[in-house]
Amino acid sequence: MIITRNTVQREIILQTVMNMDSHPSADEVYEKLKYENPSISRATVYRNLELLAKRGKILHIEIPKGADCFDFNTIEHHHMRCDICRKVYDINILKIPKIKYDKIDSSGCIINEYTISFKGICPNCQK
Amino acid sequence: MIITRNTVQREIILQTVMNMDSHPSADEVYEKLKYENPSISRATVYRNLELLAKRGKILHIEIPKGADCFDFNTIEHHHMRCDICRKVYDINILKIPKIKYDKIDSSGCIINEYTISFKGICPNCQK
DNA sequence: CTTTTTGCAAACCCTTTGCAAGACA
DNA sequence: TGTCTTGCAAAGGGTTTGCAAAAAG
Repeated sequence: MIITRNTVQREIILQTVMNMDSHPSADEVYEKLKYENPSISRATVYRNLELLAKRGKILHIEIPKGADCFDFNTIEHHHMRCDICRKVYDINILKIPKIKYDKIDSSGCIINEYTISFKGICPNCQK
Repeated sequence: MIITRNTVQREIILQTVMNMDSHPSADEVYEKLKYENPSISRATVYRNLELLAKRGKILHIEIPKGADCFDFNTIEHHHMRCDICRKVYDINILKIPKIKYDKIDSSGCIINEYTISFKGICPNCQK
């Protein structure tokens, strides 16, 4: 069990994510909060987003070849990255069946998890 | 239709991938061929691997938060990245059902493709 | 002779790190 | 007080880019 302290910065970072519409990257969170809180450093933002995600307060979304982003909506859902503007969007594909696999693959690998990433074109960039 | 020329470098890069066991990253391909071909530059390797993948000669495997890698085996199969040594392994999970989705999601996004990435621990690192 | 490709080095993006100073419990 | 956490700046990994020179067709 890891003991963590409550810091002002941590709370501000969480609140900032909660108040951002979509799927901000760590840098976007930093850019947003630094106006009100110019003394918070980028490293602190990265560290705390990671920690908040580990605690389940927010979702950490891995973006292939792009900046990872974070989501206050922790209900499992899927994301698409626009190939043009590179932004991340929620998509509404429903009930993707869980992939079934043996925990130990016949290659000898232990498989712990998987992620699915969609790519496409967002409504804006279709115009 | 893109017109491409045949270059010595391109052929050497392809042959190098063909002769490497597993799933070399661009850098690993570069490191390997530079002994025999010290004049080929890293940028040329990156550019050509990309191009060869676009042409379907090799597979480009996207690795979340790691160096992408390439595979001479162009038959569709799945990969796992070891959380410890970070190497990429083929896994033998069979027949993952294709995810069904509408080309146009109800969010308005056009969905073009998706990738699935597995994570776990490789046989070596289990010891 | 035109256009693609190369090699080089620098730039780039995103993220992590070491460390001393500061804050929390 | 002990140890977590911060801010800073620098380093890191992987990849792309601009450009002039070289090669392909």
